[in-house]
Amino acid sequence: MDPHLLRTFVAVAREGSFSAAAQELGYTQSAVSQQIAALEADLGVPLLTRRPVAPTEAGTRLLEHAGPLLLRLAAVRTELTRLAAAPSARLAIGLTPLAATDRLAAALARLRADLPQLLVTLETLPTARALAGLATGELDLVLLDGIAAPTDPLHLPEADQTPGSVLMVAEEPLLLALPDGHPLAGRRESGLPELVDARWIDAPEAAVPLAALRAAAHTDGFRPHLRYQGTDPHALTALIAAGHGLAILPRRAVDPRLTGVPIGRPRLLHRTELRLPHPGTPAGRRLVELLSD
Amino acid sequence: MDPHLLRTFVAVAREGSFSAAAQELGYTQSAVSQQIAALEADLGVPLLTRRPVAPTEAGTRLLEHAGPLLLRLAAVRTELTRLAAAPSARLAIGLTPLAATDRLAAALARLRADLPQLLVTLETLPTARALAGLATGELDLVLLDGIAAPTDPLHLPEADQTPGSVLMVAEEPLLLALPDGHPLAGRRESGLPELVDARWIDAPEAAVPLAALRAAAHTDGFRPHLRYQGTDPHALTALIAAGHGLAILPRRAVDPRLTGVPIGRPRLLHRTELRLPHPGTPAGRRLVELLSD
DNA sequence: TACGGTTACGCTTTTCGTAATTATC
DNA sequence: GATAATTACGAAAAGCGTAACCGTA
Repeated sequence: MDPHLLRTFVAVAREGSFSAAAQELGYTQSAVSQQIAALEADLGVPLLTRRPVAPTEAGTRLLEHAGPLLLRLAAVRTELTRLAAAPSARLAIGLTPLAATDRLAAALARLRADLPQLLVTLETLPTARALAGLATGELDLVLLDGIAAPTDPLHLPEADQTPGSVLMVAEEPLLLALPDGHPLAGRRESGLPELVDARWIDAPEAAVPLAALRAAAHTDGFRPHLRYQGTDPHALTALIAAGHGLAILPRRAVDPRLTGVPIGRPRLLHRTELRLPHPGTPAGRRLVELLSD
Repeated sequence: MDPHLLRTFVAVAREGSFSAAAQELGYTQSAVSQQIAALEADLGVPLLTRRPVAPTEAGTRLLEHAGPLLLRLAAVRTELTRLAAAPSARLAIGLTPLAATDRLAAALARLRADLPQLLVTLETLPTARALAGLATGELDLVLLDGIAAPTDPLHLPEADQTPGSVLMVAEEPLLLALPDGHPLAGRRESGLPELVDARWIDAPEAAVPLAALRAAAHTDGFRPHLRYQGTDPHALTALIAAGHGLAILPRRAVDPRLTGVPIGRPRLLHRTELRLPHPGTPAGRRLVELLSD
């Protein structure tokens, strides 16, 4: 199970074509065919159907493992490279859409004082991409957000890839965002279970994703009636205000034109967490120190 | 970063010798030398010092990743092999020392009725070995125990290796086990933080490991005054009764000769969890069904 | 000097590309 | 019949073992 073979298998499965994968990876179609054949021979199972090219049952299982495996492989490589390489004067930061950036911004200002010619890059991206960025070394630092029980760290899919420091940056209450006239708007607080069958807007990049609620509440409810793919908080506010459905947001992100009802019963918080991989960059480590004060 | 090279590197680091690793893996000393050289060339960093043979800083980092990586690689292989192979009439179960086995025993009895000629094997082993056994296919099913917040699953080191089913088998209160005359014995309950600096017995195989308490309480207290390596509950009871120190146990495991004070404040429970890898064996799946009723 | 890791060298195996072949839509 | 995967084959590279070669206790 050479990583090389794994990589081409993933590419073929993603592209749905041997030739497309070959082009993508800089091989000939023949080489890819041979690699897949080698992998299937090694594992003793067909991994792909041909015409159309699609993963078999076994192939699907392998795909579930291949991603994390390749990511971790990349993570080791960056880790060791960083250990040896000259410290760079760059700090590439990845942010998930709802990450609380106040303390980060303040700390960055102080970091500027220490390292005037540091090039700081900020980029907003989904959680999975942020973790992948850490692994490949494209990012030096990420700020992730999600929901968690009071003192617990975030529960990330495919986590503990990159051992490193985890620093809690912010914890704030979760609010149910409602249009002003809504029947629930008068409530002092609301429990999550009673909201399972409400009319929900799934806005994975502008509010707490419904999938995260399902995971936290151990249920398969919270089904979306409307999905908003964008990141614009105003657009989401408008949708909620117009009565298209509800969403759950960290307090800070609830527009004043809406009513926010605290979520009570399962004690859950919106948590923002900084992750600095091992060993990190000098600027990253310094930033963590500044944030720890 | 061929898994082959990784495996060799791990062996060399563990043995502290190229020749010993070569013998262990069935290579010549020369081949091992070349493999390590290739790995170092690939990563661009020396991984081992020679004479004496010991991991460098970079080598240590690589070792931290190599274990999980190889384990996961093994897990995929078993998973795919199981998918293809004929269903075996074997059920190898791994148990961690404090796993609650009542429901398992009952379910096994009912399983016997369905599958009279099934060979069931039970084996007690540490958590890490149990997870490794699942990965390699030596075990079909494991019962793990640990401490966790009320509805949360166990937080395992190097977890989510093997995607599969997780079934909660038992949750029971944690008790502080005390000798009868102890000052704390009169208390109705006790909080964990106030116990950080007590006189502790670390009995990782006969009680909740102190390391688990440290992790759960986010502290580096709970330092052992005495360590008991065995698994015998009577021996531990004798040590506690003789005043050598305290230990925390699931309620069921506290000997009647001792006083058990419930742990209050951080709401923690002793949890026993069954893990069945994907796709598992037929007998394993049947057992999970029986346990789910 | 001896023990143990490295290097040189040759053989074998693997791997890839070109090109001919086959199979499916 | 065209598109796309497979197979055949030769060239290049990688991997391992034997054996000669250091470098350190």
